[in-house]
Amino acid sequence: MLPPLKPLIAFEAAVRLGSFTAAAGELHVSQGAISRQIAQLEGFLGFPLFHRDGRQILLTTEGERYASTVSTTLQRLSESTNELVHRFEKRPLTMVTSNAFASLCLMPRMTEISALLGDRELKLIARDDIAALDDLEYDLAVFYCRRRPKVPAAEPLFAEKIVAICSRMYRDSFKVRSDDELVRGTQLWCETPEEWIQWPDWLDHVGLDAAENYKRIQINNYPMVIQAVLDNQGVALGWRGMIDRHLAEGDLVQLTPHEWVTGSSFYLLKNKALNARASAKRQNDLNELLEWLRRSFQNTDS
Amino acid sequence: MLPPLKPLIAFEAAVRLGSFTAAAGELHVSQGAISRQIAQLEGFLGFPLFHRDGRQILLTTEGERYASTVSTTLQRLSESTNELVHRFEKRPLTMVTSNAFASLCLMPRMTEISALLGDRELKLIARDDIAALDDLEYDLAVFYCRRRPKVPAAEPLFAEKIVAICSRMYRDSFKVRSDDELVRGTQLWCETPEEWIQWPDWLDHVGLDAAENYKRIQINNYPMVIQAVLDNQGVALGWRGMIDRHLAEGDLVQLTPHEWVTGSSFYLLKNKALNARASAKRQNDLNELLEWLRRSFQNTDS
DNA sequence: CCTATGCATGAGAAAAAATCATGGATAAAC
DNA sequence: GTTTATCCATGATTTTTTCTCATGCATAGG
Repeated sequence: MLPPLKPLIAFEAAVRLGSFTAAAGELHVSQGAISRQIAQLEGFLGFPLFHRDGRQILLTTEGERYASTVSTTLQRLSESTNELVHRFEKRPLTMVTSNAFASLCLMPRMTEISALLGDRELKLIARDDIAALDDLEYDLAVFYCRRRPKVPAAEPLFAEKIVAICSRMYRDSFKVRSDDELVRGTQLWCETPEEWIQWPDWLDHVGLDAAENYKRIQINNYPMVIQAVLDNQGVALGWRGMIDRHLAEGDLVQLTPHEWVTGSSFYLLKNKALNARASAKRQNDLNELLEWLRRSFQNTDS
Repeated sequence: MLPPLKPLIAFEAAVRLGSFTAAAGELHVSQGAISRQIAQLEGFLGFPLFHRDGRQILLTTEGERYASTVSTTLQRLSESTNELVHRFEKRPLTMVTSNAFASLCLMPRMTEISALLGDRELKLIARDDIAALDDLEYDLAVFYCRRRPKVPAAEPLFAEKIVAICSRMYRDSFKVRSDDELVRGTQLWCETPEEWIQWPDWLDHVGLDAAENYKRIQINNYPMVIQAVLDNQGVALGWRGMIDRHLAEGDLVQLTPHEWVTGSSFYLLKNKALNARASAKRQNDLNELLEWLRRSFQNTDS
């Protein structure tokens, strides 16, 4: 037993303003439109809402009752809607990235990101299991993918390029006769549930012998591996893009010229569904973040 | 901050039934219509209400919240509307008539009217001041009008025809030599705030002498005048239509063949505004009452 | 692996709503 | 008391919205 809903808006306005013409003005439609909507509503209800007395309108008894119902209803609906929209609008931009990317790429630049987004809050979720990515929880995600993800809104952020790295001090204190001898120092391995390319794969691909006589330290978390490298614990595989900042600042050095470009990439995954209908402001903030990511990490070659 | 309202109905149904297709079925529209309405609503809100997972839909967190709001709102609106419509629908058919018509024409036939209307209640308001007729209080009115009322929904019920009457017993006990002598018996006059045609007017128009030597009794209410006539108190002016029943039953007799057709009428006033949009059942009841009135009182000539 | 089911979507059809112009009716102003 | 201005109703027409149909894509289940 639902009445036609659009006329309710006209009715509410007409009651509040005491005139069809005024209601028409407020709703930016013609006077005739209001007249017809009210008539439609009355037609459905089966009784007149207004007593038309020539030039003025007056609520009937039933109209009075209904006006209060309608007004309250629309008010509540409006408030609920508004609150929900507002809440969503203010919801932080949520990024899900691998622990490595979060720790090595984002954390050092948090000040920059923060300045970029201004009032907009940012929520960062670091997690290595890409499969656990829930469509509803994130706006953006950055993950290493062996193949291009089927998701249409995925773009490569930077290619996977793997080099051997150690700290400057480690290299300097290491008496070497050749590059390939160097990688026979203490090898830092990253071992996590996800598959990582390991030293043997790398040595094989760049054409170095996979030596036997090395010391090995396993760490289950790539950021900690880097920590260990910085701490002069040995040599490790370095993913370009992840470690560029350390290379640029001279904390870490590339041991050899060898670089394995695997053909895989780190991908930027945009959650289109979640933001397709967001407000312009939110879309804009999101785009700025996207642009910043591209600016900061794309074309990190050579 | 009101959302587009029609999609709310689709949304509520989709949530309740867990499927756009099912909602489409319930609302008798195509599946695509529901899909578009939901999309429109999401577009307005700025966030997705459902999580589309291939073949099934799942409410998002925001969708869940909104669904509860919308459901409650529509429920309340529906109930209020339903209650009001129901109340109006059951409202008694209201007739406003002059005291004379109510007392002399309607009251004696109440059993008949009651049977005619069945469940539908009747409200009868007897009042002589036609100017006090409020558009909102009546469905039908019957009033004597000197001129045809300007109201379009007015039809003549019966013409004003005035004769002289008395009780059979009064006539029989009165030794008369001629008709015009008879009307010189005790004259019963009706004197009310409204203007009534009085004995001198009538005598003048039918061509009888206005005699001086009569006894006069004034009563401020026409039904009471008739009561007095029945009680053998004298002669009175009788309005055809009002007194036909008494004439037919022989309680009263027409004293002389003289009849003054004034050209004025009793009119049936239909409150079109109040019932134009009423339910078919109510309209039907109203029409039956109208028809009954016409059947019973129209063409009451000769 | 194939079929059945469910949602999205482009193009076109159908329906609804708005507009314009006009009329009637009233209140206010001269 | 006539005139003027204001307000609502309404017929005809145009504009806008909405729906439908057909199809595509993705998934679940046999």
